[in-house]
Amino acid sequence: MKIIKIPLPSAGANSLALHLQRTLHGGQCFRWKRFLVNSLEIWRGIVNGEVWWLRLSTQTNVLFCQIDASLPVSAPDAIKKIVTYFRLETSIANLYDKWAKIDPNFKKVCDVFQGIRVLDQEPVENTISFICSSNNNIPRITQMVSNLCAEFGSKIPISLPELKTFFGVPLSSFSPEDQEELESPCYSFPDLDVLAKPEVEERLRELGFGYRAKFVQGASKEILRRGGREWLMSLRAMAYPEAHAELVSLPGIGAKVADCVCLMGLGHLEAVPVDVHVLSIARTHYPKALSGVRETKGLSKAAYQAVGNFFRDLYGEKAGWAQAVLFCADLKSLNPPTPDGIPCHATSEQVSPVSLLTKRKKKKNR
DNA sequence: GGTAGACCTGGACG
DNA sequence: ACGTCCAGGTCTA
Repeated sequence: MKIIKIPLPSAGANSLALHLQRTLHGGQCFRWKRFLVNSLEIWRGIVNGEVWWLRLSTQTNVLFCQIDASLPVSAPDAIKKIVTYFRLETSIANLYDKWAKIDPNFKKVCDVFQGIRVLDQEPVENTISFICSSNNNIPRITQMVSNLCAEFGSKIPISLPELKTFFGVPLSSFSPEDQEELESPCYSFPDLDVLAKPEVEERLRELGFGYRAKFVQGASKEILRRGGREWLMSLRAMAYPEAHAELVSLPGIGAKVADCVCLMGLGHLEAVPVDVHVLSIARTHYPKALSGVRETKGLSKAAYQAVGNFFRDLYGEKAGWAQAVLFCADLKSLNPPTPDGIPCHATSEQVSPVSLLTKRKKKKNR
């Protein structure tokens, strides 16, 4: 068992270079679990077939990673992977400063929503996961992805004797539920050739995927036909609009999911996923974004493109990252009324940061 | 080319 | 208790 240290890039005084909850539980990915023990926050994630353990010290601005010494993973390799995954070579301070100067609305929320990073994810997992995200909520997506992996992934070998302690905390200190979770096996994300099999659809329906079952199987099959993971990886080298066009031609992938994959799975940081929340943010605080676009109830294709182009024009090459910060301000799950852990925003403020950008609740009257 | 409805499911809300 | 609404949408007519 080794614990390695990864110093984070400076984020300036009183600023965070990384906020794990906002980044890992903000709807970007669905394979991380947070454990709270002895008022310590420990994260476990399954990334590219490996189990990662993380702990963040905001005091020292260091990210600790515990790795299984029985695995053939060297510390430099592990560091490299983590730096890539969290894009730690990108200075969040520079980005936030730039966006805050450009945009008064961003300035309002950036202090309260520090440390949000766009992850660099594996494209197959990212694509399939976001096909599951359509018309869905984060807890259920998380459950579905977990079921998908347990059913069609492979068990990741973990030497249990090695894992008796987590950053020095013994297993017995965890809650009974957490202990059970910790002792149950972890599964890798399934391969495309497994998901592409025709019988997968029916099984996924049994697992509660609903109408997305057909899309998961169908998209896997189609990706495979085009060259599999290698083909998906090739979209990274493509220009963003072309990569987006390729993705939307897959079953179950529309403009929004394609932008999620472009942003988080393909490194196209100018991709701006536009949903009803972003549309509402645009309508309320960036009226120019929709000038010249006829107002409709839903999100028309014209409105979708107008909003995306507006934010790209406003923020520049990493517009998707800036937008992720704004979106976080709107995510209730990260800004709970009664936080069970570390609050994401100042608790005693009269005006919640959430209300800075969007109305708390929209009443639907019929 | 653009717009309503349907679509699986489970938790929240009245 | 139960119907209704909603969740970071997509597909089809």
